[in-house]
Amino acid sequence: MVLLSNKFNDCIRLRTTPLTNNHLLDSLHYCVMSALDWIPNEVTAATRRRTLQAGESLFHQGDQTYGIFVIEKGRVQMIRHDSHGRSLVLFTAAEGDLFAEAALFSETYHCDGVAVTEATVRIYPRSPLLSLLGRDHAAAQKFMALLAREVMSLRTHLEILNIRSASERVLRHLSIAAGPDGHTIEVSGTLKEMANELGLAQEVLYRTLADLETQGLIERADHLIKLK
Amino acid sequence: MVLLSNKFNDCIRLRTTPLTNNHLLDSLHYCVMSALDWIPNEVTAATRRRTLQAGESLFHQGDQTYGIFVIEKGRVQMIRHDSHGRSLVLFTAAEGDLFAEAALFSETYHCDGVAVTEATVRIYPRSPLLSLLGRDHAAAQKFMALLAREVMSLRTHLEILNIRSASERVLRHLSIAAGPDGHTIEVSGTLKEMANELGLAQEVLYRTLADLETQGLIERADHLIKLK
DNA sequence: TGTTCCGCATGATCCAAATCATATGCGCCG
DNA sequence: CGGCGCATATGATTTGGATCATGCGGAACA
Repeated sequence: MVLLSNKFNDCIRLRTTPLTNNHLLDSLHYCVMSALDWIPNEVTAATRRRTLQAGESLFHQGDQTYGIFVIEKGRVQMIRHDSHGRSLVLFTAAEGDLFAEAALFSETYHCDGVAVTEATVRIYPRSPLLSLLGRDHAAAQKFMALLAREVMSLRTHLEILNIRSASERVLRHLSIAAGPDGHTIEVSGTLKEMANELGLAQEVLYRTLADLETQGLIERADHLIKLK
Repeated sequence: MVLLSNKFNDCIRLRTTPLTNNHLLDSLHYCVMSALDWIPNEVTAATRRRTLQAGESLFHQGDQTYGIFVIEKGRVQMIRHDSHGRSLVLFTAAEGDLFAEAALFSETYHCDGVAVTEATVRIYPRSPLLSLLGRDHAAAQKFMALLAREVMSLRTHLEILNIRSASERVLRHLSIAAGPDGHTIEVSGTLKEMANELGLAQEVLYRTLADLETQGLIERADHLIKLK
């Protein structure tokens, strides 16, 4: 809950700070690049849009699965609660991300979906999507490939979290997050968020980046990091 | 099966290597329960079997993807190497597990597959499987569901690794790994491996389990742990 | 223009997990 | 039989990341 209030503050900030590319594209009436762009029109027509306040729930653990989501604006988290009310963030989805896609093959949601900022999501209702996947081979193929990529990316994330040393963890993350040139990373969002993704306290990330720079292993400029 | 395992383990003592239920079933000419049992015969016919020595590689990072695997015996790991030769275990597959399934939609393997014990795997060659998934809706559905489950289970794993406290991490793992009765866990393999999965040093796991037992939160007997 | 909030940054301290060391019991094998 | 390897276990010590505290600078806003 402490976390939530922080994120809420994040959101206030987000709306007033310079917008990302996706935001910009959106405001220019392009579509948000999304993971489901290949879905044919007759199914897209069945989708709805929903706007959420920061902190509002999209679904709760145990709810009947009614659909999966593409985030059009804002950020939405998967949160699981334990018996003592403590909560744990499983995943944070940002713009263009597919959300709760694995629930498509489950009768119920296995965690809560909660907006951390004011957010807009596109809802792909379950049965039209399932029926599409059941008749359209190409669509099914795409969806499988998407799930497979998800699996690999989750494995990579696991790999990073298994690294003890902060500096090694950061370096590994950087080399994975590097752009096509292999050594330039554009930091989207705040370092705080990056620290969260890496399972590190923000202070540790700041320090580690500073250390790496004095060691000459990286170079930093604004929101760019260069590996060497 | 869980209930029977104790008896079986006792018998197994007489054999040279510890066997699991699946081994036993296999030796009784049942099939190994596997994630791909629903694959129709004409595709199963295209599969091959391969036996690996402990330490032998099934594939290397960068190799052309030639198929995916079901472990019939032994354990196989996905391992990724960094630039300094340090290696990291991404995943350990045990009997009946599907292995490298995500690679089906990738041109190359993204990590090494290495047997940690002597192992037998069934190889499902890539193209027959892909073509099956491209024409058989039911098969595609099953495979998608399987990938979706994988995604959820990986998320759960991530969730566990994000827990700082060793005791909370262990408790969460136990409550997730609990059998259908909700509070009995059968420890397959060694505690050392379990520690590895949990991202803990083995000593810490031993200590934590001992602590939890003295606190009366769990009970232990041989290879069973009971939550309370 | 001052106030506030927040991201970024760094110093000081604490603590829990890693690590090192050591012991025991068991199965395997020469 | 005796020695070796390994899982299990526990004590002692170290260490690195978490946490607390504080400061700086920029952006939003009144």
